Order: sequence, then C-alpha cells, then structure tokens
Amino acid sequence: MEPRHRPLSPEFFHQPTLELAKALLGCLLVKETKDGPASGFIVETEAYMGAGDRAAHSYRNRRTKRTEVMFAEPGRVYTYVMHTHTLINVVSGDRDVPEAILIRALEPYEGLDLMSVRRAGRKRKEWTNGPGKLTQALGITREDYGRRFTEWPLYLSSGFVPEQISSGPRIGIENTGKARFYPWRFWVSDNLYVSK
DNA sequence: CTTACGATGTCCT
DNA sequence: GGACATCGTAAGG
Repeated sequence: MEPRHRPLSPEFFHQPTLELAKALLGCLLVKETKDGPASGFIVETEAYMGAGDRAAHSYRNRRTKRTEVMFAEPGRVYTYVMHTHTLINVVSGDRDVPEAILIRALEPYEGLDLMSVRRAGRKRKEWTNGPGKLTQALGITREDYGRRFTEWPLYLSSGFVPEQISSGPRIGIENTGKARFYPWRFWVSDNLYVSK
C-alpha cells in the first residue's frame, strides 16, 4: 500500500532525544486502516531519557519483552498498554541507547468522521487531548509495536512549524523521585488540544 | 501460578 | 480533588 502522505525520512530520527521531542511538535501522525486514514498534528510530547531516567521503562537498562524495541534504532514504534489504554512512543537514541518520546496529544486533521465514531459521545476537543485518547481516535493498537514511523500504515509526515514551544514537568510519574521534576514535557504554546 | 501495579480516562463530589 | 475500573507486564514463589 502507498501512504497517503510522504513519510519522514529515517534520518529525521537521528537527533538528540530532547531535540527530537521538540522537532516532533507540528508533525502529522497518520494511521491508515481498512476504515480509512485518520491523522493529527502532534502538539504535546514527553521525553524518556533511558538508563538514567527513573521514570523511563528502560531505567537502569531494564530489558524485557516490552522494552526491547527501545534498544533498537530510532524511528521505531513503541506501544504499550496502560490500564485499558494503548500509549504510543517514538523510539529515540542510537541502537542500545533506550530513549523514547511519548506522544501525548494531537490536533485532529483527517478522518474526523472516523474519530467521532471511535470517540463516540465526546466533544471534538476530547478526541485526542491525551495519550490514551489519541490512540483510540487513530486506531493505534499494541499490534503496531515495532513498526517504523517511516512506513505505511502508521507513519509521521511533515506538518506545521510551531510558533512557540513551552516546556514543563512530565505527567503521571509521581513516584519517581527527582525525575518527576525534570522539564521534559514539551507542547505547542496555547494549543487547544494539549492535555491536562 | 500469584501478586502488584501503572507514562490513563472517566465519573463523582 | 479523589475513587476506581480493568488488564498486560514484570517479578517473585
């Protein structure tokens, strides 16, 4: 199958994780299923800095079936299940440097009819303003684990350049000591779809 | 096999 | 601001 948009090149992912977390803001995240394409612009990300980051699944280089893909080359898809929701990350860092970037919020772009069905009963603003919500809206599942963000059916494409970027502490990692205070969450300033 | 728990969302007060 | 549903993953017996 041919992607509907031109995917980013593999080289894009070869940059320091905190830089990549900011560079992802404004990019278009696309998932194509048999029901059609659905996509949105990334407006919020969080960086997880690998072995030295107590909040990361790969803290102390913990290597399990779940975290295995974090040790692969950058640009891979890391999905995992949190309670009843699937969350999606962009694998970052060179091979054997297990860093990743959580995609926390999108601004809906294509497949709005599809999203309204998948997020039935919610207002448009609630379709993609959270990491578990956006995967539901786009039809992203744990089956997407290990894919490349440069290939159909789940890929990234260029979008807009944010006017301004804000940063602050990450969310939902209360029990991680000092790591909870690191300003590794980034978002498009004043965007309506940022979570929280 | 058993247990504990979490990078959440939703509903309730 | 708090309770809790709900289930895959990880770790321990």
